[in-house]
Amino acid sequence: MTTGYFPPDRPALTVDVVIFRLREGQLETLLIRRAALPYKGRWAIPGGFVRADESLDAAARRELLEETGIKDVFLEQLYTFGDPRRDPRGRVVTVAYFALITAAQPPPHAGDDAAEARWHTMPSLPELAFDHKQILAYALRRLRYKLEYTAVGFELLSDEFTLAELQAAYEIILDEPLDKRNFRRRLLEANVIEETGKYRSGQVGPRAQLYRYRTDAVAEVKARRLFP
Amino acid sequence: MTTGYFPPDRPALTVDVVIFRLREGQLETLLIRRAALPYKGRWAIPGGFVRADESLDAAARRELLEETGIKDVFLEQLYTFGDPRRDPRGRVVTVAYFALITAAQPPPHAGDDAAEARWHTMPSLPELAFDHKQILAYALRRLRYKLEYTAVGFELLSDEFTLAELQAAYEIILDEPLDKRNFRRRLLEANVIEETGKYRSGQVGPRAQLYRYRTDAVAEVKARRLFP
DNA sequence: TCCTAATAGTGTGTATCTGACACGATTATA
DNA sequence: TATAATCGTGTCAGATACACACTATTAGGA
Repeated sequence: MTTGYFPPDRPALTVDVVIFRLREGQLETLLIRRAALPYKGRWAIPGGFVRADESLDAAARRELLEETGIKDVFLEQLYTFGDPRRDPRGRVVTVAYFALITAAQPPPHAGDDAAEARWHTMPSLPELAFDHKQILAYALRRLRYKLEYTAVGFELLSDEFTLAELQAAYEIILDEPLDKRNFRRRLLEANVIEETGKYRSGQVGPRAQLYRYRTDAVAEVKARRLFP
Repeated sequence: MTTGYFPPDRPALTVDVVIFRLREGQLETLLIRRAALPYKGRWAIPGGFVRADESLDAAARRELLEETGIKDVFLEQLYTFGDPRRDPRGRVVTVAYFALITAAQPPPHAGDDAAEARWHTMPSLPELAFDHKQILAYALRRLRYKLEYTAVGFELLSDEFTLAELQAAYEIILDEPLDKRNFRRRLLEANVIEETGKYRSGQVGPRAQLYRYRTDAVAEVKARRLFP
């Protein structure tokens, strides 16, 4: 384990950040179109090299900021992909992250290395560069998994939301209908949300109560399965 | 996302493999005593540099083989640790793995870079080098977690085992007593083990039926929580 | 050979949790 | 003012989880 010897030929190290959001009833992910070879013109997950003095988390957060202009969002390490042939230019190991953001965020702006940045609707995506198809599939699996066991769904909604909005989010991601009464019961019993006292009106029908996520309840929820 | 520019100063990349086994009613992990600076004389998780042409999994498997002489065991990527100051020599990013092996394996032999290799009983461990305490804590958490949700417990036992042995393994790792009748019922209902028709005798008392893990049932189990 | 002590194996009843299911009240809009 | 959408609410039946104790078997020692 890390002897006195230090290897001269080291792999390059990147972070790639799969960014998800929910918009108009669809799950979307941000992709950039590559401006340079290899895979020039292909869509890819945003990412970039880890700098010498920054942690992996910091690198991921920086990439996210550069690509979308946003910060302070849910960001979690996903998996590290290191197949020796995953990049035709040479050895590049990438630490994949995934981020969840709300739809009410500024539009993405393409960075130097991207010809274009655009939101794509899951799961129908264009061909991706490198092994990014695999990385995205892994991220989606993890998102679904986390949604069932933790309260991560809130990260995709704005601070205040109605139970109908939350249920819709779960249904979109899990891709199955949920019973309204059971959904409400479970979520309220899980004690992770609280009423704000405010209402959302504007749509046809009665006003909907707005809820917010109880930040002090995070740890508690992670322990129990939310939707068995 | 990996532009045409390739950074000159790259972090070194290692894999560290947390190895667990169960022996005499205790959970043990293999540590090596460092022969070189930094942290010379301190205990550390076995690991080493990733070679230019090998995948991360291959590197982890190689390290495991070098340290313990064994192969074909459960091995899974854990997390990648990349704090810029985790190694005093410079930037070293490590991809941590964890492995589960059976107690009936050849003894470890110290590699070039290790003065000594020894099994240590969890959770009382000596001071560790680098951020290895954190890595080990993470590995233990993951082991417990996986045990509750998947059938990974078998990886720590020999091919054929009694239900009492299996229950003991679960109790050691989860660090709580389990009800014998409920344990047996759940495990049999989960359909992940099958009788071998053979018996283990020798101890005082009736002979115990030997079971084996049904490899064709892996996927199925992973889906449902084993011990809710 | 017999006695003792350890271990294997087995079932039930109760409490809790899960899942299916329908309707009246409210409000924006036409 | 009529219409259509949406909010919010409770019960019951079936499934699941948990607590719990005894008999039969065998090794080993008296």
